[in-house]
Amino acid sequence: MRRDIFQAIADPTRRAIVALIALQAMTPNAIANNFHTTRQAISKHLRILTECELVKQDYKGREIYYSLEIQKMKEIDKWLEQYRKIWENRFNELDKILITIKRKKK
Amino acid sequence: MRRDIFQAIADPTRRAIVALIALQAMTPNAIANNFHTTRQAISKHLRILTECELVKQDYKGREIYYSLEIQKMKEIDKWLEQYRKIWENRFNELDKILITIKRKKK
DNA sequence: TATAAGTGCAACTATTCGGTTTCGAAATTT
DNA sequence: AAATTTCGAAACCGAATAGTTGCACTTATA
Repeated sequence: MRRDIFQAIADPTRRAIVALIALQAMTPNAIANNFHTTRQAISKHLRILTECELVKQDYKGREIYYSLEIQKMKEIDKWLEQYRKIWENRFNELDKILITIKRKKK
Repeated sequence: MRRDIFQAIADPTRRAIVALIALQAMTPNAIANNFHTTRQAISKHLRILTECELVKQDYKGREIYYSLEIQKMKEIDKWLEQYRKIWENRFNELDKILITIKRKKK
């Protein structure tokens, strides 16, 4: 069973769940109320998100509150870092060209 | 056919392809040489990457060079932005606590 | 204590996905 | 012109996935 964060966020429903619980913890029922699907389907998504540690559970009596493990999101940011360098370089090169054009106009 | 960038980078082989062609354009054969799979399988991945515009094609005779559309990567960065704000806030709050502890020590 | 509410888990189904094999088209080389 | 190279597309297969339904467990409430 392959469970990594990239696979977890590939599903649009899971991205919506992540956005929903980013700021406040929610129970599966409360989350499911925001979607046109069953609670069990949401439960499955929550399981996947929990398995890759993107989401954590807090037991309160018979309710389970799910909340985002924001630290895990940094992994995506870390992966993106290598590409950020590339697009920033391209931007700088474009910048140089624009400066050269400006100079020529003077 | 659902083709978005998040689904595109969900597959580890596709992430590897992206990393491979990030700095230099490559042909399908050249790319496939880096993996333990057939050229056709790589070709399928390239098709998915092309369909979601993460990769572009340049025809040179009978060869097709694939290269990364670095601009598209910014979409992930943009999506990540809302969460970056959250983890930076958490960090700042931690910072405040640390400063408070330091003051008490004095 | 009996009932209701909140939840996870297993079984099942339809669909999607990653991969291989086979084929044909287009460009290059001999 | 014939053979070779580079490549995409279609057909097919096994595995994974998202969803539904049904059920059992735990906790709260009447």
